[in-house]
Amino acid sequence: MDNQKISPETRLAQMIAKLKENEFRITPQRYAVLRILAHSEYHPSAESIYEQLIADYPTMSPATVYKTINLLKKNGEILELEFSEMSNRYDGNRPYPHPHMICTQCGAIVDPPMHDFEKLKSKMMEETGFTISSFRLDFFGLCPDCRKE
Amino acid sequence: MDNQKISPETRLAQMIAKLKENEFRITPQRYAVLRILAHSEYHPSAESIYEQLIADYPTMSPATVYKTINLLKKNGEILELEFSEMSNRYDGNRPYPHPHMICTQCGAIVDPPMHDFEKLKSKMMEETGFTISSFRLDFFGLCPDCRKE
DNA sequence: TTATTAGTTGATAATCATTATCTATTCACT
DNA sequence: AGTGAATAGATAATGATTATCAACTAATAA
Ligand SMILES: [Mn+2]
Ligand SMILES: [Mn+2]
Ligand SMILES: [Zn+2]
Ligand SMILES: [Zn+2]
Repeated sequence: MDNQKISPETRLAQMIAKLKENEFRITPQRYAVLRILAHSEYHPSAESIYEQLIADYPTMSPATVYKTINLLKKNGEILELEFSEMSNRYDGNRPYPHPHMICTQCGAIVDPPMHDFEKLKSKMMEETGFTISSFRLDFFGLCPDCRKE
Repeated sequence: MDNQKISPETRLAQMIAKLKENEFRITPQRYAVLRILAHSEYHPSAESIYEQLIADYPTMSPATVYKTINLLKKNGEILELEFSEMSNRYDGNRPYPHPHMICTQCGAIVDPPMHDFEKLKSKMMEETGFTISSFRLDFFGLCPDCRKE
């Protein structure tokens, strides 16, 4: 329903607007992290963001990347995919729960077309008595590239 | 389809049989961990298992609990629910992927009735080109108890 | 039975992603 | 320019899990 792709520039503007709205400063470091997130399709880790930035921002520290990610979390502008065996991954483009396809070989994470989970959620709520506020759905397997080998 | 509850005793016997089949020893420590897992409905953490055992087995160490869990993982007899913000949780009764309801207040994790995900999986495979071998589906919300407050 | 060998336990140290702490720097506003 | 709050970055701390290794146990052989 809301799964149409918006441009990285638009998304970047959205994130900046939200931070400004809540009176956070858009520092060069934050801007750089936000730009990476808005342009990423592959759900980067904090370390991956740091590595992309260290060339252009020699003083950038991992702590700042983590802090910016946490700021975006507090402002509802990023979706965190938690993992315990590997680093967490982030989606700055779709900061709401949605399914993911995760390649167990190369670690790629992509967004499949969003399907309707409302029916499933309602059924679960009825049958368990839970109030559902969020969900996490990951499919694990091999991406087309890794499949070839 | 295979979601009918079997007795803890039967489940315990199954796990023991699998380990013996693969020529692992059933030590008192392993037996104790398996028994807890077979009798648990609440998806315990490693620490929780350890705490339940330390009274009866004063020499039990957390390392042994972790080792037994990993042994069960290698033998396909336990499902690990990974978390990064809290300890991993384990289901020794249903060691195959299935959805979970997770209470964000008290940490309870329960198994809802299993629904058919084959259709959903097929659709995802067609549309993304992935080969899906596994999935993870968590619903987050408030359990009936926490809801009352 | 005793010896041999491999498997297992449990204490301890190591790992590693993430967070906390603290100081220097930058920014917003006077 | 001056003042106070926000931020950056270096560094230490955290905590669940894993690695290491010596002591113990069990299975088998001599
Ligand atoms: Mn995504
Ligand atoms: Mn379960
Ligand atoms: Zn792949
Ligand atoms: Zn609860």
